[in-house]
Amino acid sequence: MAKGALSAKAPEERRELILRATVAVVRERGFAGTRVADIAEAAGTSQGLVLYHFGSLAGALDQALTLLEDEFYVDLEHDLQEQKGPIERLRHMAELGTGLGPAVGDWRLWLEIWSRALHDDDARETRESLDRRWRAALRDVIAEGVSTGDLRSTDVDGAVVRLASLMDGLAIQLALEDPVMTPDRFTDLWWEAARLELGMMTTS
Amino acid sequence: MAKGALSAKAPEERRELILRATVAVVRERGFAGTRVADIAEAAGTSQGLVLYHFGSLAGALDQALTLLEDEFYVDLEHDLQEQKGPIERLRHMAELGTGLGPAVGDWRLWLEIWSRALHDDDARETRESLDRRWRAALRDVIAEGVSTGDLRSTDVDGAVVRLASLMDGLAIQLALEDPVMTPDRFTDLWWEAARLELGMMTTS
DNA sequence: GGAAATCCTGAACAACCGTTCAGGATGAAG
DNA sequence: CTTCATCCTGAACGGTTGTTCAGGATTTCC
Repeated sequence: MAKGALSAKAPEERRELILRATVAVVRERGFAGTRVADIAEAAGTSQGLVLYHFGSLAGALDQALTLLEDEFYVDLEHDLQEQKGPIERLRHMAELGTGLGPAVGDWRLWLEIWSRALHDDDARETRESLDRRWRAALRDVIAEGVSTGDLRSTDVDGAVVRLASLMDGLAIQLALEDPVMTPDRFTDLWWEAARLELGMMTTS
Repeated sequence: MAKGALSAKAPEERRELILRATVAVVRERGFAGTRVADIAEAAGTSQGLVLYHFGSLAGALDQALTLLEDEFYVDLEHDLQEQKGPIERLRHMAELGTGLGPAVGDWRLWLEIWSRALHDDDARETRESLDRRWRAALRDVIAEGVSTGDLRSTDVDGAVVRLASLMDGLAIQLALEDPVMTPDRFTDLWWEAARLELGMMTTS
């Protein structure tokens, strides 16, 4: 009972365990600073196993990114569908900065993904599709609000891109802990921008 | 006439040459992908000289970042002071995305700086002070516009942070070449947001 | 013009890291 | 129980990279 320290009873679980460990390491050290040894240690396995399952370090990072993408979107969809009307959903989006969503609000990871996307085509496409889905969700909420008369907009496309981009920009200050930004201020600033864009009445 | 291939006649110029080469390499490969050998090759010198002047690779990167910070700000100030009134200056800011400013509009470098700031305290402070100056310039323009009556705002502080953050967010799409973004659209989107925030009349 | 400080090079060193590999352990199939 | 494919490990290999260093070239200072 010496070798094969951790039984091979559930290779599928083992794969996911390694991917989650990879995400944890990336969160801490960044994509560029993540080593195979770090992943193995965080997952409690050997370096060899990481390479056995994913072929290379780049493979492990790519798979981890894919896992992240799925979870980001699942989290967002799930959270949004809990809200009743368009105003409530919009408000919920404004509160993403407060760390409610388990994965969506992990802004440091977003910065990592952006910089990786600069030099890795796979990461670029992953980010792009993720942003497309995020903007589509925002567009749906706004379109619904316009149709119910709760919101007003003469340029829905423009409003969507502006509000989505504003959230990214605010997220940078939050991730880098700029003194001008706090989670509450993040929410307030974005909510005020949404009011300006979408003709909402005074704060409820 | 064999050794000392490049004469030591101007060590100060040589330092700057190396720093500019460093910036060029970072622009292409990113902070994490920049090697001492790359810098030496780009500068046309030896690896040893890079280390001689800056002590370490990290030292060279830090100094290059400082050089960038200075140039960013000098460029911005210079460009802005060429404009007559607050509206013109604001418009000029909106056009930063079109690549007019020689260094300011280099959005890929911004993404690099942000991700480096996540894991390097020096880079974090450099970015923070740079952002502070950039927001101060924006605030001055808005304050001037409000005082002359060209602009209206009930919340100058909020408008400044929102418009500065929006520019960062739009810059991300531009740097990553997202299909929804072009330099012209960047300008249009930010300009429209400024109009919404600052109560400007119809497009001139 | 000579000595000392500075500038610069190319090679060598040492550490790090991704990947490979031979083989042991485990679970499934027959 | 035997056999075979799969899962897993730990050590070793090879390439890359930051840094050091001895010494040559150049400039500065007297």
